[in-house]
Amino acid sequence: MSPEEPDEARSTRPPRLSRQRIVDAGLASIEAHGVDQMTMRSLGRDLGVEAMALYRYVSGREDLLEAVVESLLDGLIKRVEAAETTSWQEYLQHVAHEIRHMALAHPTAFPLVVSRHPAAPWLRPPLRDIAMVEHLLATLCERGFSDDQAVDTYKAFTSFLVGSLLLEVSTKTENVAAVEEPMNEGSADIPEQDTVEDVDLGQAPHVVRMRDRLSQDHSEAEFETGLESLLNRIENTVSH
Amino acid sequence: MSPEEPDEARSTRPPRLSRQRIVDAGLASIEAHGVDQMTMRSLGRDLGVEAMALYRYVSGREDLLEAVVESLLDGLIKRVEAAETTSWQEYLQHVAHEIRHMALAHPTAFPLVVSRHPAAPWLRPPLRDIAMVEHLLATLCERGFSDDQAVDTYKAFTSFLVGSLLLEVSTKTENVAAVEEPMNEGSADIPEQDTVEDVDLGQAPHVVRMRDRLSQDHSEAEFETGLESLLNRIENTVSH
DNA sequence: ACCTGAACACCGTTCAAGT
DNA sequence: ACCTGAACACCGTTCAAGT
Repeated sequence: MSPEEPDEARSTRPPRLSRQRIVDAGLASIEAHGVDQMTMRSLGRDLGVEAMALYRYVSGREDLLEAVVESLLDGLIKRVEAAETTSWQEYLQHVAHEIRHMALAHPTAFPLVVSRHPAAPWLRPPLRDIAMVEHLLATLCERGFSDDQAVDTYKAFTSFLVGSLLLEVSTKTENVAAVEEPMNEGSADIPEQDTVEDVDLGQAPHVVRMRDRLSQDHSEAEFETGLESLLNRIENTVSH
Repeated sequence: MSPEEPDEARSTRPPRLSRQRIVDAGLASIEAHGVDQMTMRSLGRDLGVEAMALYRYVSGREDLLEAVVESLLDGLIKRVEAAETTSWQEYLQHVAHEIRHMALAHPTAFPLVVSRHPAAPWLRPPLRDIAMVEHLLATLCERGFSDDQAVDTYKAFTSFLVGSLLLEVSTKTENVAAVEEPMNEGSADIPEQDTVEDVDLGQAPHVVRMRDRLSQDHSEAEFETGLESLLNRIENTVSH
């Protein structure tokens, strides 16, 4: 915190614009207020600059969102390599946990990783960059997978990750950009109904009885169980 | 096609506005040009009316999108009941196939079913309305599931559907609203590179070798395999 | 070199006014 | 009752102009 620092750490007037700073601010804004609220103009405001200045570093809003998605996958390969896993099971488990960690750290941005079209049609979210796919396929082949088995595993693995994690983060964000309830212009003698809770629930005794259970969060255990089941299934096809 | 018809089937000037007609036109527009292009103003144009007229029938764009999602699940319960399945395996299989059919019929709209926040936090896409969840839980309990087992099955089943179908329709839409490639202002002596194909691919020998395999579509078989595996897994926990 | 001001072509939405 | 015109407060994006 020496005053000699080129006002790098000053919060009043940030140092200078750069693609990295814009992407970081974009991600922060998304997590704070939701994707829709992350606007070129609001992002400019966050960075103490007019919106038009951003176009020196990103070619548009779409490019920025793409860069945010890429930044979420940044460093994944390095961390996976550092783990030095010895079996393919251990390898896939490590990748799965890394991705889950990322998703939980950025629950609002994670759906972008899934829903934005990857660069090539054969890339599957959330493992949607070539380097990561290469690493995964190479590792599986090293461990004795045939090409077909490696590709099938890539597809099943990505489907599992998307299904588990998208629904898990969905319960965790719930509504980052709060939605106002619009008044329904119905007759005034019907009393307010807070949400769905009282509306259809009379016709749904099982839902009522299991509502607590439905709300309970066992997502970690479910993730682990599903992952093990997937690995077992792969194991059976690979040693048939 | 008798001229006595109250110009119901005329294409030149459609009969009258109604919520149903708006929702149908909205879905059609989404499938034709993508969600972003489905704008209140363009939808008015499609219906031969000013955008402001729509607000008599939908409270806003969000309400319209919500109604489109609901319309996609319409009739699902009735069709499932009509099938009169005898085992819970057959039941879940039938539901799964119905949902897959819907997803493939509306590949551009299906991501909305997944990504929009359901009415209650314990509802999980794509089985996101109470009546459907009630039906599923009731059926499983009839077949001998405990409450816990029914809820666990609901969660695993929805995760499976989301993961499989979201990635399947993703490969099938690819870019409904075509994205223009922005010129990169780099030096002119570097020749054009069509897409990712040539960029990083030098460093990715496994990807190159398996590229055809990665592009091949076996989604139906993968869906069936994954579904059977899931049912087996449930079967094991239910008869432990 | 880096940022700004002004402008353009869009949005969603409200509301008084028309028929 | 049903739709329209005009208006408001926003967007993303371009481009000449400032420093």
